[in-house]
Amino acid sequence: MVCPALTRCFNVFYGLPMIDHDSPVPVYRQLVDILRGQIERGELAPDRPIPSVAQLVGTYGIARGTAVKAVQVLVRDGLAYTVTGKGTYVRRREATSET
Amino acid sequence: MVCPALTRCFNVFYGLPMIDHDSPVPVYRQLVDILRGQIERGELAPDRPIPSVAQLVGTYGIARGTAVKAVQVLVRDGLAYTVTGKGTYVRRREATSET
Amino acid sequence: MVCPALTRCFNVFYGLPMIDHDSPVPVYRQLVDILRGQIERGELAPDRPIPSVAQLVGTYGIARGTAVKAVQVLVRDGLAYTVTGKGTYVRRREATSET
Amino acid sequence: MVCPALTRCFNVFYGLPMIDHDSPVPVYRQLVDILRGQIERGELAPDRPIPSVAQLVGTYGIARGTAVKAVQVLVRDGLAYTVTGKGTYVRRREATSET
DNA sequence: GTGGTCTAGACCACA
DNA sequence: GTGGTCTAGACCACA
Repeated sequence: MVCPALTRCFNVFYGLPMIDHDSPVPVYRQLVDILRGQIERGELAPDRPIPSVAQLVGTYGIARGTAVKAVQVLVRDGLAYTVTGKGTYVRRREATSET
Repeated sequence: MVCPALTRCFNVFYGLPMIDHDSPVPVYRQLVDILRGQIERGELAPDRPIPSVAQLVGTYGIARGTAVKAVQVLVRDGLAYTVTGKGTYVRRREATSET
Repeated sequence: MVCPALTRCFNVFYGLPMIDHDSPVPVYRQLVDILRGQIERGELAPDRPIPSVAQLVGTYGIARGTAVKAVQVLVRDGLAYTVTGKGTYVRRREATSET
Repeated sequence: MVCPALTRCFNVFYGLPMIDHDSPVPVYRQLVDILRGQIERGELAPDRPIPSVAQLVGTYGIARGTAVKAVQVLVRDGLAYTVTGKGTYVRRREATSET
């Protein structure tokens, strides 16, 4: 692959992860949904880092606090875990779903 | 051209605004020059927001202090102004340039 | 006097800085006068923070816009300055007053 | 009782609810603990409003966002509920504790 | 580098 | 009036 920025751009272009500032859905909620989708589809794999707060800010053009809030929701919902000073990672799904 | 995001991406891809960490020119200086260029070419239009410090950190992969320094230089040089709670904006050029 | 909080409370109790909603003087003007008085008497010292807008709202039971207006007047009049991410502070008096 | 402000001041004076900005415990956490204590001791009664965000800001001298965060934690923990445009109230304790 | 908390203030819907 | 979200940036501990 030639260029990660280009790749990301195509993703943007094809409309997958975009923030709509005019939506009634809060921005941090939209970001939670985007990340949750990437985790569920396996684009963000278990025990691999999710984008850092700084990257989310750069990618989606949002305020830092908003990105932090979204990540905290993921952690609170058990989809990710934070390692102090290192980053936030995708939580391994429990094999114990009540299916 | 269909998509501004794509356009911007190609710019990135073709190397226009990139930081060279091996250059003797300090990184914050390089960033100032990039932003000043975007302002002068009108890519960042008067009274429109410039990227936030956090966004610059994510976009260019630089340290926070470096981005802060660059933005401070822009404000000091009268190229941008900050509105608390809103953002940092490109200053309208005075029509009184000594042309 | 043992406790600054107690002291301040007595001031409040004894009616020094109070807003009179029935006065013909606009509320924001009254607030400006209160704050200006506190600054001039040194109760709010140079380079020390003044109460935030939200705090003034809670303390005086006034509308947000009213508190904002009062603070803006103080800043415009050169009695205070705002540092983003830190607070709004009392401006040091120039030693050059036309005494 | 003569004066609510005085009353509150005595509370402050006798050290019950104070915020320690130098504590390693985050300010919003300290505020959660203060309010939780007042609820558990019945000082804030079921279906009665807790102090508004503006009041908390004025009383404790903290930023608005910090007060909002504390209140949201109370709501998330099931100790309070919010009525849009009205305020936040103490939740009636379930009689169904698993004691 | 990382996330977390804090400061300020602006804008919003709802009542 | 109420709480909620958003903007900005500052400072911190940890690695």
